[in-house]
Amino acid sequence: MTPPPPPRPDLAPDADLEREEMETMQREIAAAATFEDDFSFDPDSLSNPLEASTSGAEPPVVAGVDQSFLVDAEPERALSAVVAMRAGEVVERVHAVTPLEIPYVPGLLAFREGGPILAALAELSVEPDLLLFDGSGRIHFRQAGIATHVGVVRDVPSIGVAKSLLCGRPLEDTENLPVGTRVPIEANGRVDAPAGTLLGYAVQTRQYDSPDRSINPLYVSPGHRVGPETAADAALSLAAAYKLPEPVRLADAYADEAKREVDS
DNA sequence: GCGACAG
DNA sequence: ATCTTGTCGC
Repeated sequence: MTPPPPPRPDLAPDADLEREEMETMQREIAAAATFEDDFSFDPDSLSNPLEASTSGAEPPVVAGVDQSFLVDAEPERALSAVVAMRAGEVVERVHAVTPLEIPYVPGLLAFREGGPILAALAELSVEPDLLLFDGSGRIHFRQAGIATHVGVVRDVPSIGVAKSLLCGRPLEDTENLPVGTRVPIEANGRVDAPAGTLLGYAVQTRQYDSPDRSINPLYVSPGHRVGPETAADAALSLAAAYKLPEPVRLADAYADEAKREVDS
């Protein structure tokens, strides 16, 4: 057993850094990250929360994180929402509003939304065992997407769940996949990793019955202390009647709900 | 120079 | 991300 890595507040996203410095920090984040399973809870309890709870250990607390934006505010502000669940039930919801420092730049999302997210996580009273983000983890130019960045800073197991692919190459066609299917996403020339490195999976959590239309897969990747297989398993077992895993789907809805309360 | 590009 | 009604299909 390797000792768990320590929290890294020194690697917190700083929007005042130069672009080059941000990229340098992301390489440090990737180096400090663990892209394999390293957590104490039973991963099976994510799909069998009831059975796990009656068999002794407490089911893990899984928190979904998502943002909405107050565009009319001056300056523009971000609202980060966190929904914590345990055994399929919501146990806590918190959010934080902070001014946005920089615009969205592909590959540097954590420097725009990381601050708001850390502020919201600080409001959480329960200790999350696993964090799910709306965005990439290891599927990133420098293997340091927002899920990896925040996971390393807080040293909490994390997973990136993106609705579109930032970089990397699917090893097979990802059109019209059956539910439960996963297609490996490997590093390509645009990724700062050895060619062929397994970055994550395209995961089909939902699909239409008829061949008419089809739902696009989710792009799931390790954030920190979670391996690619477990990340895909978690996304599948946490998705219920919708494509997105419940924690992120509810965080998405809560972010919009809280936004309307704020700007009204 | 051209193309690609999470939210 | 966000601006937004209706509409196609099960």
